[in-house]
Amino acid sequence: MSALSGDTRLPRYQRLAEALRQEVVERRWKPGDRLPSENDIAALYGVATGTARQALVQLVKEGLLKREHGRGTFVRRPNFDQSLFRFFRFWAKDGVRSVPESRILRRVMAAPPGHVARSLRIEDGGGAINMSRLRLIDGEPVVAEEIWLPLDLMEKFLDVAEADIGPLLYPVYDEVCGQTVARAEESLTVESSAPETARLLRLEAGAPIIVIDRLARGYDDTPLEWRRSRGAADRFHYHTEIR
Amino acid sequence: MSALSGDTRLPRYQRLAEALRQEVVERRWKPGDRLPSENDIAALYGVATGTARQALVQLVKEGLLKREHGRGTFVRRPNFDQSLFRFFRFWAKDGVRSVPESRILRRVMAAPPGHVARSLRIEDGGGAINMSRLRLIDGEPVVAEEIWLPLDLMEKFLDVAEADIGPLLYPVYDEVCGQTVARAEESLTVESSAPETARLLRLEAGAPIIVIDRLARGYDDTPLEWRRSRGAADRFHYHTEIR
DNA sequence: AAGTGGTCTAGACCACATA
DNA sequence: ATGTGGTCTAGACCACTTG
Repeated sequence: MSALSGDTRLPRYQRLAEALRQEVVERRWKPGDRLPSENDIAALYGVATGTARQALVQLVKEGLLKREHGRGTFVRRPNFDQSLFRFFRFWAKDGVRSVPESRILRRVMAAPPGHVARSLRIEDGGGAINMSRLRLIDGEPVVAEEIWLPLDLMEKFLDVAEADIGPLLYPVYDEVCGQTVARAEESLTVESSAPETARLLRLEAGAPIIVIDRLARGYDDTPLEWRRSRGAADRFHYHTEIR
Repeated sequence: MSALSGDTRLPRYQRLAEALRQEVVERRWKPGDRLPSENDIAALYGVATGTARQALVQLVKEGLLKREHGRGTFVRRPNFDQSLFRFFRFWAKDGVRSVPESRILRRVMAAPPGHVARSLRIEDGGGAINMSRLRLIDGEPVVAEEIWLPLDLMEKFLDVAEADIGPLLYPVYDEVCGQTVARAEESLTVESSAPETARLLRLEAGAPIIVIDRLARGYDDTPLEWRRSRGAADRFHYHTEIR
């Protein structure tokens, strides 16, 4: 039986949640792994099953775990259905969400601009990988992306053959660099398209463009990727419920 | 002791939640009212306190109730901090969110366009109130609004003196028409400004514009207001977290 | 001091998934 | 049949707010 660590003034279920969170952060439990059952966790940490349950439910709410009745509790594989991209109309074709084809236009080592360096916590003089990518559906360009990676964590990504890079980058980061993207922050703004972007996306210059900036982080909050994506605004439609 | 109604195959806490929800929908409990304590509710409906608690927690999660340690459980007053408007930069001035001044340009009875009539569930030939409103900060126009109300529920709104209509409409709907706005759906798109909108907002024609459509509903889901708002896109900035 | 919600226990029984 | 999570009980004690 492990002891619960941390501030003893905190509720047990919160201290237990923190202990379980650490198991994931420190990669002892990986995405897809099954956790011990409620009763086992309760016994292991010396709390009642109801208390263990409360901790598990909280971690589900946070998006770290997933529970399946009769099967068990699992470390959730982050997926990015919540990404603002899902609100581009072309993304969902015939009701089914499709991953667009992707074409890498550039992949080089480079010095990141100041705001990217700050976001990725790159020290002065620290290096980065810069990538330019175009995403297409039925051969038609729909999103242009500019991507920056911190060189120290992602260096091996430079060695990957282009043929081995599919339309999804995060599984590659995971397999090649051992870095799991656990969450991200996104922000959305609108601009009038610059000539170069307009050419890439085959729009007239000045057409409204949605700009989505994303900072992806690991389980321990380490910044792993900075990405700026641009798409035609007339194909964007966001819907939400408020109370 | 009341009996729990509804499908007996459903869990008790869900049937209890539904019963409590009805108390709010049917206006026996109004926003701001305090509910009986956990123990009283448990005794009233013949369940264990833990079960009553589970129902209450669910209703808090849904946004219907609010609990305060040591004080009690209350019917929440809906507020619209989650509105997409909050992502217009001018909305928050010096960190404090301000309600902009508002100027009503038009308020008349009119036949609603088809999509508005459908949203507001107005029958063929049913009437509506149409309003045009401009919202300003420091005398500068920032958002132009087009508003439609169903005549049968909101007729009395036509009689209110313009001086008695402040910058917030929902309290007026509540006091004058007895209709409480409990929630809303919003959707966001982008367009190039038409000449008339550009003139109202003092922009050059064709400048990118954020369009937010909102459908506001009562506790029983009755549509109460349809609203389309337009603001300059260069002042819009949306931020979100994804997992 | 009394009343409220928040935490916690030590179980029982049920519904679901899997071998 | 076994093991999992989901529901439920009947309390106890604690932390917070208010009269």
